[in-house]
Amino acid sequence: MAHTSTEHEVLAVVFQVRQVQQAANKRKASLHVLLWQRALEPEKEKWSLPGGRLESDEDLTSSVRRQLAEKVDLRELAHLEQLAVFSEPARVPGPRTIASTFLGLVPSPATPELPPDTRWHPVSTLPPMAFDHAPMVEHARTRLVAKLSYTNIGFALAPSEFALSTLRDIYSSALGHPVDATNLQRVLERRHVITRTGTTARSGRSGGRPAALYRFTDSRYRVTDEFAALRPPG
Amino acid sequence: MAHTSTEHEVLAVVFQVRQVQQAANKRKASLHVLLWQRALEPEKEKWSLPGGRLESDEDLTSSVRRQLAEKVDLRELAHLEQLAVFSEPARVPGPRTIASTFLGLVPSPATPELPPDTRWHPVSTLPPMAFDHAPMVEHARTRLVAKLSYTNIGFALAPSEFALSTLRDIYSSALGHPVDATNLQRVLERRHVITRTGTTARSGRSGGRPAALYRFTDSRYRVTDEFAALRPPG
DNA sequence: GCAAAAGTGTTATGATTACACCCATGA
DNA sequence: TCATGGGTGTAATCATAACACTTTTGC
Repeated sequence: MAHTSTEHEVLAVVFQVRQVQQAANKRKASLHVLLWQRALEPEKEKWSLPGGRLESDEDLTSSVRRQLAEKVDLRELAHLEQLAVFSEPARVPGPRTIASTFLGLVPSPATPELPPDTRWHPVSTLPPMAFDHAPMVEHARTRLVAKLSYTNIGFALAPSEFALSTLRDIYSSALGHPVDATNLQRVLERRHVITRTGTTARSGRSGGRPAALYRFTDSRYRVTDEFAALRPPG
Repeated sequence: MAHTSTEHEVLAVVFQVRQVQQAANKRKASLHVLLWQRALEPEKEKWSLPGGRLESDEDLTSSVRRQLAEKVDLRELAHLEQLAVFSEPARVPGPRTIASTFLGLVPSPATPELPPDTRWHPVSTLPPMAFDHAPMVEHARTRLVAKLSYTNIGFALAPSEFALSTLRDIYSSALGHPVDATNLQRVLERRHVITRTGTTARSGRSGGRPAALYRFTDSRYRVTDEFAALRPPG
């Protein structure tokens, strides 16, 4: 029987909604993924998901946490969840390696320090990706979009306190379509996903009514409404 | 570094909706899962999911198919899909073993021949289960329920042609709550998930209008409505 | 006062559940 | 003709999207 060694690796798709300088004084939020650029063959110069080999005394989740902590400062990781397994025998050169992918989320204002080979990339314009890492990002994004509808997973992308317009930008970037702040508020309040703090933000340089601040009621992953759906407009 | 060998196994949660003799002449459909009883330690006498060790030249899906074919005659498997990975280091005794679980579905009328140690069990009353196999069944059931709402996955549980009342029984058993045949028809027809064959069944011994026959439009897994939901009554 | 941003109220839409009523068949 | 199961039509419910309008601030 052909039972030679099989390696097992974990790979994390870590997302964050980040502000991007558009024009002179226009900033726009968009969903980014954390990638590092390979310095060596194989797939030199291409971009990879963070992760690495699973050790024998750790489960998958511990392994991802360890590897993310090694490569990047990701103590700010607010959510980590197992996704699919990629098991095609020839998916990477060398010994046969099975990959378990994870979805990781970093809250919006956090700016963890990154090693020089590591960078945030907008998911809408991915650089050349190593191996089968591109479909992994795609898959993770699909799961994130689905879960934003029926869970409180937004807590892991948002600041601890936020105005509704901020939350709208986060949801809209992650979902990939415009979101109405008004309706978002009512949907999330009805489900007790967000709560008013009672305080308000100060209004910006150009005036405007000060925004009420909210926080997520739970900062632990929870299914809030099994059948909910945030639909795109139109 | 503690990189001793790590085994990898695949385990399949195979479901089928089966008729069960209730009272004298009452039959009731309910969701069953395929299990085999362990003859040896560890966990002797307890019931296990079918599966086994992953070989180095196969991907996970091929491995499940092979192992199911070895243990039980499951050429009738209409759907097979990867679920979660269970990776706790001590989840089974002996060498560290990671388990990838699969969801398998067998259409309703099929009655594949089973080895003597293997049997269908109602998911509502599981026997004593080996290792961590009970939560695996639970997880698979949750996924099945979710997917019945927004995909055409019912095709893998239903006969090739069926009356709507039959389909209602299948959905209702799998979902775990009553389903209205009338509404099921309209929901699935609107999405073009099922199609009328044009033929009708003969009415039963106690009369009744002959039922129109339907079939699933596609017999390949497909997401039919991203945002759909079959809700329980009440 | 005016522009800008936030928040409220209300309506429209669409999918799904609920249910009363009509239809076709066998004994 | 009656019981039995099948099918149609229609109303009720509910969640969400859409949008006009009011409120509060800075300049």
